Amino acid sequence: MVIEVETKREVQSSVKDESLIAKRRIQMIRGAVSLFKQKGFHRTTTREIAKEAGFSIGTLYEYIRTKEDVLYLVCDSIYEEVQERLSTLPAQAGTIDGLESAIRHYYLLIDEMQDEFVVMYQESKSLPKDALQYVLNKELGMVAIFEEIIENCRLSGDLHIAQEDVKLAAHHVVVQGQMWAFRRWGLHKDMTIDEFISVQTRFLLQGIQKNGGTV
Amino acid sequence: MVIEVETKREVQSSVKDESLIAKRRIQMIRGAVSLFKQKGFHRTTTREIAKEAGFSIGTLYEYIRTKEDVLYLVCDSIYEEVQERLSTLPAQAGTIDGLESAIRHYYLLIDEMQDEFVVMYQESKSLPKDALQYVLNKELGMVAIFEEIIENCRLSGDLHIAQEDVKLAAHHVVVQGQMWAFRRWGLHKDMTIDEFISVQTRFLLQGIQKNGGTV
Amino acid sequence: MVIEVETKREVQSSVKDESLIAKRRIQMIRGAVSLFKQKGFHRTTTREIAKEAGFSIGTLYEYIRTKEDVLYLVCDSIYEEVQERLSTLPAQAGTIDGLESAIRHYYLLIDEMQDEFVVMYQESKSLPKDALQYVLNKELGMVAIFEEIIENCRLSGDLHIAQEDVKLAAHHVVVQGQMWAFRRWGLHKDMTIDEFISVQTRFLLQGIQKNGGTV
Amino acid sequence: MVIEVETKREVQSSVKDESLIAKRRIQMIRGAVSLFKQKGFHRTTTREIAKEAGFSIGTLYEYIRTKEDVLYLVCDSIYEEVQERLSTLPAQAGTIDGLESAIRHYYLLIDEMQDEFVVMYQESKSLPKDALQYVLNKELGMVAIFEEIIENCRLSGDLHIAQEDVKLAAHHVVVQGQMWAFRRWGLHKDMTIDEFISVQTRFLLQGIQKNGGTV
DNA sequence: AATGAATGAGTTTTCATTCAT
DNA sequence: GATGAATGAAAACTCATTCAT
Repeated sequence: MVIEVETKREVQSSVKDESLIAKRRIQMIRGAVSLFKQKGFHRTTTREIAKEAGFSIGTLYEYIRTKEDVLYLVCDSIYEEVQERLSTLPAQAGTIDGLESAIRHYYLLIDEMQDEFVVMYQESKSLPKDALQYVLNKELGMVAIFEEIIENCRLSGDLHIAQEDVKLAAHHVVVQGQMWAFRRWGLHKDMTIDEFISVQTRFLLQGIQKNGGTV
Repeated sequence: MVIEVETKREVQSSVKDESLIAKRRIQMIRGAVSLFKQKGFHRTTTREIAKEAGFSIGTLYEYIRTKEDVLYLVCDSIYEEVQERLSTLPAQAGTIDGLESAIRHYYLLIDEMQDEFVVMYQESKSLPKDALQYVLNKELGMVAIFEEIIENCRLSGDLHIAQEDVKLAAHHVVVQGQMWAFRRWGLHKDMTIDEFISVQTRFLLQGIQKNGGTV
Repeated sequence: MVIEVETKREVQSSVKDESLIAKRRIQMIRGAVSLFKQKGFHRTTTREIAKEAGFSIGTLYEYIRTKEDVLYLVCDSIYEEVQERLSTLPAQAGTIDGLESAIRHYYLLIDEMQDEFVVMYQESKSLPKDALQYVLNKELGMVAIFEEIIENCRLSGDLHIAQEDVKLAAHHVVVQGQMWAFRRWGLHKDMTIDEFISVQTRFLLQGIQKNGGTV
Repeated sequence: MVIEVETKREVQSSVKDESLIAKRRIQMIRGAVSLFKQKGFHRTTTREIAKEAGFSIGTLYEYIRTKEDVLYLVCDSIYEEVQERLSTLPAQAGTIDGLESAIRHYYLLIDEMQDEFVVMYQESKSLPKDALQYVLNKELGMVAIFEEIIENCRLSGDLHIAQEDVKLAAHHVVVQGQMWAFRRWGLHKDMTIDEFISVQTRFLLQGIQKNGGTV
């Protein structure tokens, strides 16, 4: 299954040197995430972003065109990193072990990038229409990854699940991951990420199983 | 189990007549929800809120002190309504049927109040510290309701679940409900609220069951 | 002949009291003309306009929406005044005396409102498309006034002029008037407005006469 | 009559090679005229000028010191060209034919260089004091050319005109020329440049004639 | 109680100019 | 001589909040 993603939105820059653009944008994104985390997108000023990134306001605007571009770059870079890191998964296609491993990797990733995830989910609504669409597509891409893995388990017979429940199960996995990022205030005092992973996996695998036997 | 809620924040008003305050605030909240839904808290101006509510900007400020007060009133009124409506549940304490009924009621409620829920979750981060705390406590109150129901099922023996998993299960219920409000773009085209309720309930009850037997 | 002018462009104001709008706009226009005169439209800031008008920047923007609105109001008010003052002319239709009187009034008016005229002609190019169109139409309206007067003289037989030259003659009158405003640096040291009027009138009346006799 | 022109303003350049300076400035002026024509001086950025000229912003500033220098160079080059082209006129001094020929040449020139003329008249007000003075002097130089021609006709007896009207007549010629450039929107649909020249000449020669007889 | 005009701090964005390479 | 990245002062415009009526 090929995960097709909308054509990438280009953020215009008046600087030509591509490697410089990449470097400056990394600075910019790092600074922006840190600020958005603290105060949210709207309460953060472009001047603050520039300062945090280590250059002047004028320079900031050499690399973007609007403040919303910064938000887009932040969201995009997060998905980029997530997808890159998930793509290295050993694709033990069609086995429960493979599914468990994917979930584990995904949740560990979220745990590491909690701030980024929270920022992205909280603020992406402020993106302009087209950018928002692009980001939602990336999100669907995430769901699709798990959809595929689960579907393979179903086909291989490792997992007893109705075909029509596969999509929901995939959403389930993704949303539970978000829950870990979003509900730290409610969850982290009661369990570690490892406990969370193990309980979630158990929940999922049991919950998922099609009611076939004696249960 | 006692659900302890932070002392309610009072929103100051320079008007004395309490029933007038109540009336104006209802107008205000209705208008604000509708606007926040469309444009978010930050993109909505106080002038717009006043207009939508049907009075002047001057009058608006007779009933609140800051724009954030409006957001607080919105969030508070949503929880108020949710709790009021959940409190009417027949408390078939300790039975699976009671749990299922509670979940059903909760999810139907969310389906009805989708916009309000989304607004609240998206914007509550913009509340000032103390108001945010109050709202988070309300949220914990929601979780506690389900925690209590599940715990009762556990105690009655209707549900095989480890005690340490009860809290997570309660979070689970609440978060899955939010998922329905938040992920319309990904879910509603694939299922109805009734299907969602039934699948979620099955997932939950199976997932929850302590691994005891043959499964 | 009816001089039809494009529908007036409305400048939006968030203030409701019409008489207050009128009053504030007069202050604003007065201040703006004085500043545009000194530094031109682009070099004048909105803050300066507000200050010169005697109120704050915020108040300025209660009465306009963009800086260009100020320029439009300036241009519009000038034409308004010119047309009002020209409309009081005794309409000695069809006589040379009537034409001379009209020219005299027009040129005296320009002499009085030199600054306004210069501002208008120098800056109107900065108006947005539709506003520019409206102003150009007003200008054509000015030309049309003289076109009508001259045509009447032609019809009455008081003036020997080819029909096809009437329009040019009218432009001529108007442009010569502008010349007085624009070329002060070249003209005012050499003649008074009265001398200018008398010479221009003579020029025009002689130049205009259809080549009929011995000249 | 000697036409005295203010000392030419030097525009500083950090480049030494004079022929290179000349070449770059031609590129620059060509680009700038084209841009000023479309958007005016203030709405044109130095970056755009550099780009249109075919080199980088850094290079632009090797050949000028401020943006206003560009405007000055533009205005100066226009007058330079006009004067050069008028200087080739056969100086049939003192004859009506010579005057007519000069007018014809001048108006044809304006017709050809309409854009340049409009730019110059619209934007020269943005020049710094001293540069503006220099340009106004150039303009007076233009007037002086016609003043001299007319005066010669007067002296030769070919033209009956009061001495004190000579200067105004010269302004007249120049201003009518500007009218052709400025009022295209009002004039060009009604006549060709040839018709314009012929009517203007007739107007002028008749209007100019001193009131000697019965007329 | 209700109104809405007034305020000005604060925000995004632009752009002439410089200077290290 | 040429380049273009960096700078930051300055500009237009917004909007929460106040207060006289």
